[in-house]
Amino acid sequence: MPELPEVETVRRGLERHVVGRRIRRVEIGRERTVRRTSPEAVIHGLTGTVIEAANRRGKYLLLPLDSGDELMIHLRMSGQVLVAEEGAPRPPHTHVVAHLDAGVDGGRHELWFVDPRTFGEVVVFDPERAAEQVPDVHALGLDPIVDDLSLRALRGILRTRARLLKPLLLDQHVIAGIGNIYADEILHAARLRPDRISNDLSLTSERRLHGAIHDVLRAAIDAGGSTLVDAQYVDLFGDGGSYQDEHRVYGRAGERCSTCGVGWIRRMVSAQRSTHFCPRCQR
DNA sequence: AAACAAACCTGTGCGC
DNA sequence: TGCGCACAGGTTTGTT
Repeated sequence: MPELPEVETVRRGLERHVVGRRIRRVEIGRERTVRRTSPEAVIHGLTGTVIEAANRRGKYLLLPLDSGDELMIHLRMSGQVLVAEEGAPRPPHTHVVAHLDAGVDGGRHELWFVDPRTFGEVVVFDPERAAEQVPDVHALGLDPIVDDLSLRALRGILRTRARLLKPLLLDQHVIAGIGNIYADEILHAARLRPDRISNDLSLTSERRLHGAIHDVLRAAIDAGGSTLVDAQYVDLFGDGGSYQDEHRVYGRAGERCSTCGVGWIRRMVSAQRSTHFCPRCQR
């Protein structure tokens, strides 16, 4: 569910409300959430530490601790990170609870990791051994926002091999953070079909794709991300984003294209994912 | 090397 | 109303 703009929104909330706080106590309600290590490793790794920063790389949240370790959180399909008052009733599927010390306002809070589908993960790792302990994080490609993906870098990526654009945009080893919604929205904004071949684009098309990646992700971050009807994605305080109102193709199969006003949005399957595009705008 | 297929889970919406 | 199926924002692993 959450892609770069949603994870970035959560990151900003953590930066503002959680960084600088000490974790007093940790509860693990479901072992699967901490399966990469163990409940003991996460409890021991977090208890008594201060969260020093809130970083993001692709869809991964990375929170350095004053112990020298780092907390990694991945939301996968249905994970949520929420801040609540101490003792507040917990929603179903609350798998990890971190009790924080009092903030500047003296309020006591809990940090919750909630995740119905249990694909999400919470890990404490040693950043010096990231390659072994979190190989997926270590293998991440360029983050369009954090690394300020340049046109030159993107052209290198596109021309190195012949790849379908949709699977290429979804490949976290190449570009980190774009998921199914934003891949479709980016390709529509770039006026390129999802099944175009990456090393067969004109310079004009490459420029459009570069511009679209930045424009769509920036606008989505500014809107606080996309919250679909099931409201699975919400920010730290349970509020949804509004970028779903700006979607031009995602989830709009059968509707007339709002950009050209002529084409009809089609749905196909690419990279085993539901893929939406306007056959008239996108070529 | 890249694309495909299946797997990991739970919840929801739809057709019958 | 109830049942069964399809489908969902992600990533990994194994197979073509």
